[in-house]
Amino acid sequence: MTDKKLLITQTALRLFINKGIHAVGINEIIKTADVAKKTLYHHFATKEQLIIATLDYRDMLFITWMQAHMESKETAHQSITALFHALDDWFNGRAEQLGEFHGCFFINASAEYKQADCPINQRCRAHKQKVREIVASFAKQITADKRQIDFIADSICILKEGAITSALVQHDLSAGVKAIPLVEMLINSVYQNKKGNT
Amino acid sequence: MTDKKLLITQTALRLFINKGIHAVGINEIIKTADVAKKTLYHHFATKEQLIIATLDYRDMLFITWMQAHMESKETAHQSITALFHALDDWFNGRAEQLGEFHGCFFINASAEYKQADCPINQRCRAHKQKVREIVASFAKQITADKRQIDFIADSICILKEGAITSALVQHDLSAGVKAIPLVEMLINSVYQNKKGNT
DNA sequence: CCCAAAGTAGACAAGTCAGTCTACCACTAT
DNA sequence: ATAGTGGTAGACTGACTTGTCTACTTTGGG
Repeated sequence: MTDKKLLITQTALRLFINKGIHAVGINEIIKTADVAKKTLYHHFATKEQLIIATLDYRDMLFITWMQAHMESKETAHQSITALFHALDDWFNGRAEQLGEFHGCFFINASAEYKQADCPINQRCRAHKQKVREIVASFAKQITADKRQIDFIADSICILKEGAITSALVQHDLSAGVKAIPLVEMLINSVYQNKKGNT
Repeated sequence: MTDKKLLITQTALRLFINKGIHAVGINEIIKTADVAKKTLYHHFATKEQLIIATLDYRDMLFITWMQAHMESKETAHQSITALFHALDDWFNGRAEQLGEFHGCFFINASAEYKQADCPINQRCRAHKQKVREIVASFAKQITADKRQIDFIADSICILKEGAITSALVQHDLSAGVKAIPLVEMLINSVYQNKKGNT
């Protein structure tokens, strides 16, 4: 990745996040990044290819950020709770790596590109699958029951998407911490279930 | 509302839902609705006014649908659970009034129009506020504690948005029913809290 | 009956869109 | 030294964007 290619990707990502994808044109991107149009088209064949590059870049940023906040906790329970404290940081502008909060880039991209066979939509789906797998890896430390692991992963993903969406649409910046009591109930219920089965 | 005005609103709404707002032009709308361009601009001064009309129309449809599925249940608990069964119907194409599922129109519109002072964004926020108030009206039948009412309303909204978003992005059409165990835990915890306080 | 409102088709203006291309410059590795 | 790569500015194409306008027809209520 050349300096210019990275600069274009980062600039496009920031503009897409701030204004939406359709709302940002190639001319605005090159003007903001202060590069020639030929340079952009030297690195990216089409606008769609650039969008995909921004999705891949954001995926890398987000997954790194998420793992950094969940790892090295004493228990898996704490790791999962930490995710929602991290969301709270993000919503309230305390997540430097992710920048200002304008909703989840992948949810927003899915809203603009809905066709299931569209590569943009597929990247969004793949990102959410990655997130789910990280949550599931912590769930495995809580229970060995596969159905319970799926239950935790699905539930946490629903709570995470719900908090992000509420923060975006309702402008409820405390949605991250509001989800935590539900997370606690969920994890406790899985522990209760283990006790009942032994 | 004239026949033509309604026809244009319904056609625009369907196209916006299927393809996204920015992705649909005026020319496509008038061609699909089979009306003259002058007719559209006779009823709507700008595209933005038309978008707002589709948001208002969808708000009316959704709130009516939601209330129809929640009312006339034996308990408020059942009404709230019924909301998530209704979501399951919607995701899986069994909600005629709402049409094919392409995510929540208000979430998607917020993703495309993020400026807080933009009238489109404000309508989306107002719609979610309406939904929250309906949930809160049922929560009031469960507890008199205002903090618990807020807790139920906020939690149910997070679960609802999370289920809708998971269904859209991850293509998880069972997200509605997956949220139900969390709903049950939530309501039960409020009942437990009442017992403890009496 | 008659007038105003609502409708028709479609040309048109002014701007923006993605993407191509020319002509030129700077650097670097063989 | 020279070929290849990556860079510059910006003109240009052709299609599409919202919105206006002319000229005409239909329709329904006082």
